[in-house]
Amino acid sequence: MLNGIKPIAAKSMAERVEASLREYFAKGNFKPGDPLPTELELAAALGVSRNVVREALSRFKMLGIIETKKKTGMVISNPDIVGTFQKVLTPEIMDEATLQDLFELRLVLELGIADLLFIHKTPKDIEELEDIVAREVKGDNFRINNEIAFHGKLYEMTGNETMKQFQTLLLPVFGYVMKLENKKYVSGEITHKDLVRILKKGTVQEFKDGMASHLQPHVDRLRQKK
Amino acid sequence: MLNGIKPIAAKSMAERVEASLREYFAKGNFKPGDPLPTELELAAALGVSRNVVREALSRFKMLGIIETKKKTGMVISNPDIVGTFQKVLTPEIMDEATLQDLFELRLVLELGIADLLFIHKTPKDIEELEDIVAREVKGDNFRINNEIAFHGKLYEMTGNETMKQFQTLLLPVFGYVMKLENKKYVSGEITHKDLVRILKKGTVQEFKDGMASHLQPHVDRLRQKK
DNA sequence: TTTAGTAGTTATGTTCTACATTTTAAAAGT
DNA sequence: ACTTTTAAAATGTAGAACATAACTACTAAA
Repeated sequence: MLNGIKPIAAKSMAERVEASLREYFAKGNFKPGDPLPTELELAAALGVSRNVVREALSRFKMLGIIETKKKTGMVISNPDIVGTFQKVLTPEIMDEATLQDLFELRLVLELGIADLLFIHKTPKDIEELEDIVAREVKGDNFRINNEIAFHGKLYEMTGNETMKQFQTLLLPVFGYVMKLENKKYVSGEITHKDLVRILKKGTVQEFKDGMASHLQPHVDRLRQKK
Repeated sequence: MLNGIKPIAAKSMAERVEASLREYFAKGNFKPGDPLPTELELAAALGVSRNVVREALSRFKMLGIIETKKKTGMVISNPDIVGTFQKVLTPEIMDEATLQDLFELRLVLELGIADLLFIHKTPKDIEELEDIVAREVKGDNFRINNEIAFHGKLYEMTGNETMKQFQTLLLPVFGYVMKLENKKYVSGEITHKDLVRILKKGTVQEFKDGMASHLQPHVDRLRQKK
């Protein structure tokens, strides 16, 4: 008969202080540049040692949510989203299931990216893509670096900064999964060159179909795996 | 003529220790569950105080990269990717451009999700979707909660845990953007009900087209905005 | 009057010590 | 052989002390 019994406060002080501060930040309507109380004041207000407060603050510093200068104190700042992501996405540490998840995530992104591309594409973008494809033909095909250059450029073209940064984050994961499963990179019937041609003169729908065909082998592998 | 001049080591000890540990983790080929040296040993090896080590470790704890138990010590574990994202994505702090970026990201995800859905769908999933749609018709249409239930279920169906968590993360952003721009939720010609029907009896291609149509108003808005 | 320099103050950065807490493992007792 | 007790080893927390950097104000020299 232990229903309803829950641990009082299983979490560590640092964790609780982190939560408190997060709430404090949210409710305080802070803008970047706004000053914060000193460590000592926070410690006193929260009833914990300065040490614990510093551990919590250290976390926010890592996320780029606060910045510190001696004597001046601490101020709120803009969090570094991508930098933070990079810190978590260490392929060496993640288990295979998570890597697989991220691989699928990347696949989904590329399958759905067509509309954004056609909204934002410029002649200059097309030129760059053509350059990339030209280099591919000269060198050896299907190399992972070509993949990175080509698909990376696509993400960049979306004009969406977050998505672009996302791509750079997902790249190592992509390579990792490829290395694990196939030892080499595969491509569908539609090549990069074809995709560029469609992007230049074709329609959105044609590009969607083209990209689907290009990525088909990967999707097929998922289907088999299931 | 100050080119090439850079600060010697502006970073704090905690930051440097964090970097060292990250390198140590990467090179050590650690798998989840592998034990780590004690705080004292790390402090000694790095030549810093235990306090600094603890601040760095605290950061890894927040990211879910390490877990600690008393006496047992610390072990490597699977980083909590989405949880970390949530910690950085405090809407109060994000600027509007980032919110817009995330909105587009969500759009792209849903436009590219079709293949995964058809790979993983089960009769039970379809039933649940039909239930959700049925409740929609009874209540008022186009409510944001219906959107959440419906699209959320789609993410869940992918069988991709990371993607599913991503959805819950992106939801508030979606609502935020909606509130900012339209004050109400809009839908294309294809309704949720139509989508469920296609998912049940149609083809992947039909579903792709259907989803594109369903989300068309949003894509159009992006096009205008540009 | 302006400038340079100097001292003092304050908040973060770092170290050290001590003790609490929890959990494992050994030791002791039945 | 089994249970209980005790000890240890690791993290968790606290507090004090000093180092360091940066801002302030005052002072002295040009």
